Amino acid sequence: MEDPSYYSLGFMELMNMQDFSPSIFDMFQVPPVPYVEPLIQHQESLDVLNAPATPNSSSISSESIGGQNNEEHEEEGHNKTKKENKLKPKKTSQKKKKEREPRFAFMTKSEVDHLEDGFRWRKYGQKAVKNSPFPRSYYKCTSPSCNVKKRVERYLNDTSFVVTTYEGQHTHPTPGLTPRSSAVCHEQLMRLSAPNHHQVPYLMNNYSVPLNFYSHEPSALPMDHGLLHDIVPSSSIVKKED
DNA sequence: CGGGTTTGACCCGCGC
DNA sequence: GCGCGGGTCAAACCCG
Repeated sequence: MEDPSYYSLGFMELMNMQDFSPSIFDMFQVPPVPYVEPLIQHQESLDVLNAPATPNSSSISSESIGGQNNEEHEEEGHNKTKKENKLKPKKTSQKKKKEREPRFAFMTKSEVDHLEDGFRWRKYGQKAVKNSPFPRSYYKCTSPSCNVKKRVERYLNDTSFVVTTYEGQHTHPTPGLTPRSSAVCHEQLMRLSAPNHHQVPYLMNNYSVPLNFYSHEPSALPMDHGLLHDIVPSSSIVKKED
């Protein structure tokens, strides 16, 4: 069932791989998250995992981590009749452009849509994607205090790739790990100058390609080859198509 | 029975 | 203002 392409480099195995460091990003021949930087800024401290509210985080909107809304929101909600409450005026005053949380997208060659990444996710929605026969799935981290979400969809130009977009930061270690091992893993990933989404690379493998989620274009395209070592550096990719 | 998934309705932002 | 598309909610359903 599981797709060997990603399963072969599953999360748990990465845990045991002492040297996945030169891995993925080196193969891209590009910085880990060149396109994400402007949005998420650098938070090289692991502290952000537990204390996301930094002065510099103003531009990255940490509202989710501390509580996406200052109001109810938590599913514990006192919604009596959802039908009625559905009309709740979410936030009428604070119309701010609803800053998005830092996001990180990448694509992975896999037959299965939902890739194991060490975290537990609950699917909360699925929508048909325009111009695509494949639906987009929405997941939330099941950890109570964690507001991380992720979207999973098929890459239009090559449906053998799954596009995974993470939004937010986990406020907890991966359930499948001991705090210690996960911390070690975090540290290694940081040394990779990995994206602040420490959890992301867990499931990135030889078939993974970081995406520029602003344009929904791959930072590095699989092109016809599909293999990463054949991937063109993102720096040479200005526009995928005209 | 509890937790996860499905699915239709609703909300909201954006472009026309 | 309206329609469309993306995102979310939550009841119903499913499954271990």
